[in-house]
Amino acid sequence: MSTSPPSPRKRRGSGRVTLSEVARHAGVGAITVSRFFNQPEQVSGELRERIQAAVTELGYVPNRVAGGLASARGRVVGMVIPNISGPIFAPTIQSFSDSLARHGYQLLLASSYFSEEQEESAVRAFLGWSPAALVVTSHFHSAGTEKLLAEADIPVVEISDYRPERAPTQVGFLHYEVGVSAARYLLDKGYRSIAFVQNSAAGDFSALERRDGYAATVQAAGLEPWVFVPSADKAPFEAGKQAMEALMNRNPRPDAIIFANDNLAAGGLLAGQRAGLRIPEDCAVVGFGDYPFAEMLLPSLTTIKPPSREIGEVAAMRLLETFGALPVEGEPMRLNLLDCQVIARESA
Amino acid sequence: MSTSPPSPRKRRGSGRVTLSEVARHAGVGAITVSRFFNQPEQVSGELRERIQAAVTELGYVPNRVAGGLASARGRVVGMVIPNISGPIFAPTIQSFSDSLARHGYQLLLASSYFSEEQEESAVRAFLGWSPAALVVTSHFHSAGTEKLLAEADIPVVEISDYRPERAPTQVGFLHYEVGVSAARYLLDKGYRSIAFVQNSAAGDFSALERRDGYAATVQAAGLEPWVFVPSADKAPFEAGKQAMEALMNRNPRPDAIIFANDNLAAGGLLAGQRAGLRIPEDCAVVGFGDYPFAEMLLPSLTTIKPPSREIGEVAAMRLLETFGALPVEGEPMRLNLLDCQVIARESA
DNA sequence: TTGTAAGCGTTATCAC
DNA sequence: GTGATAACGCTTACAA
Repeated sequence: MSTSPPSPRKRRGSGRVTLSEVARHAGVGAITVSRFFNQPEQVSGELRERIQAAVTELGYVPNRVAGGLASARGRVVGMVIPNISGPIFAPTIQSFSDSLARHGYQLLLASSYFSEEQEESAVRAFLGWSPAALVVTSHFHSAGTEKLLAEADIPVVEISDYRPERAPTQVGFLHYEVGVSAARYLLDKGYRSIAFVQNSAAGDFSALERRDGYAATVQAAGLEPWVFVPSADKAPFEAGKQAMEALMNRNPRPDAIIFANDNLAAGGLLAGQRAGLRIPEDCAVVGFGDYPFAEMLLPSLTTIKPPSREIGEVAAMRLLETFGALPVEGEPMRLNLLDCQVIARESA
Repeated sequence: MSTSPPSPRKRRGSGRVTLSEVARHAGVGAITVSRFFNQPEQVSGELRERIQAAVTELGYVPNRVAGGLASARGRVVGMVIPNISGPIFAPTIQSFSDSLARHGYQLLLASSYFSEEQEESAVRAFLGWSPAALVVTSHFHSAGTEKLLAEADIPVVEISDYRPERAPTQVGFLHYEVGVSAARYLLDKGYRSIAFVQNSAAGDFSALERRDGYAATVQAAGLEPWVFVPSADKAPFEAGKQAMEALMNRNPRPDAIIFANDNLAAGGLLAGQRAGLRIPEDCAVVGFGDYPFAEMLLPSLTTIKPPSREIGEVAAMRLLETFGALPVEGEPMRLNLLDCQVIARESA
């Protein structure tokens, strides 16, 4: 009476309500409760009600870890992105996460800072969670990452870049076309002396493709490409200022400038303004990214808007299709080329 | 000879290399390989080498799902945040994720859009993954969420808000003090007629606390608080314009305006500029948030910078301490009050 | 320091 | 449509 019996539990245990407890409570087998969650249509109406009641009463939360172990595939998707807080990728993450969550999948997130090594380490860590799929950025990975991805035998999506010749599902746009669009927009407006300001940050290969698109378009119009390269050590905003100051002192000077991104363009805009330049009359300015501040500048910034949000949505959609959570119309779509949009404002 | 033996595997299997295979390869027991990863100091040097060789050769990736099930606690941390892509939270997520990753923990992320319902659903989903800890935003949760958190029996951190009276670990700052700082900054500069422009978005309770801090400070200086409330339907940028236009038509008009956030302030700045107002001579402007564009405006925007990045770092640090991954100096720290910083630029 | 045995909570398999 | 049973790959408990 006084001696409390030794705890019968031989080991640990999360202390949480389990599937079996729900089953006992509802007077059914454990597997039926499992089906109730995963293939409800295979459970009769009567049992469904009893199970639902037990679930609610006990406050049961399915253990995804156990489920993942048993089925060798969990309801998580890993995403490795260069950085989380940048204006380009943040909307992608947001929409991707939301789309997944709507269908019961969770997002595992890590950033690579454009380092192949960090990317590989993130991919390796994610694989330990038996993810249902993996999302990586761009097509440039270390050999180790490629090997891990190939051996993982799960759907892989590459976003924010577009290389039709590569095997994984692709969701993205063509940076080259961004350069083409920007140049064409200015040519159509009658500008004839169009310069391009490169990104000061090394390793931004996408920006180089935009430059190439610009150069080809200008050349096709019988004009000379004119590329300005800022000092490598400058922050984008400062680099933009430097570029604008330098270009305005040339003779002749350009009548329009395409900046590799909106940060550079903002610096250019400000430098021009401080120098008493009228924009766009004296010199038009076009950026890339449609960062949130683009409409807040004076003059507001004409820029090219990448389909950031759309990329996340489409990537999620393709994956959910392969999971069977979303119906597939016709053939599964491996290549998803999305459009960028010229946002015409005051600066050009 | 011609009949291939039936697959001996009775069931599925991820096909991946397992701990036991590594153990067999290294000629040790499985548990020793487990220790090699979790308490390497308990494994002799010789075995360590053999195990390391086997791990490398086989390309073993630990199965976190199995580990999580066995230990009832996984190396993931769930974070629920109002939105991923906003300028305030993005740096927090970034630094939190990075800090965790450095110690082998992964981030599960979901957004709530300020909806208690969505928050609860995210917390419930995360609990299914046996997270090592959970991070939620602010102190305002549904009863269901509170119950889930209480019963989960894992460390919980509330960020971006600071309510010393609440039980969970807190990491954040005081919005009230932001209002105080802004008002004091302007008072010190000699401004005497200081208005405050509220956020147009309903439900931004933090902004109201900033307003209260402003009001109390101005009042303590013997001046009259002056609060402008923009139309509720306007986007922040437009609401800022509206506020500036309205206030400049008053007689007398304010000589300084504190905006509830930088988006509003940017709108105000632009409206003032278009109206030919000299800023800060005719009217000073202060914002909140130090959004990336603040330094790109003309005049550049004086604002208060919240410790977004620091919040993520400190939250991660506190959790890693409780996990034992980080040494604790003295008492575990439950309350972490961080400072905001006045970023003095041209507009005030 | 190392190993053996058991079990974590779920789902795949197969039988009814 | 429903259930019994055996994995899934790892870690805790305990023993040597």
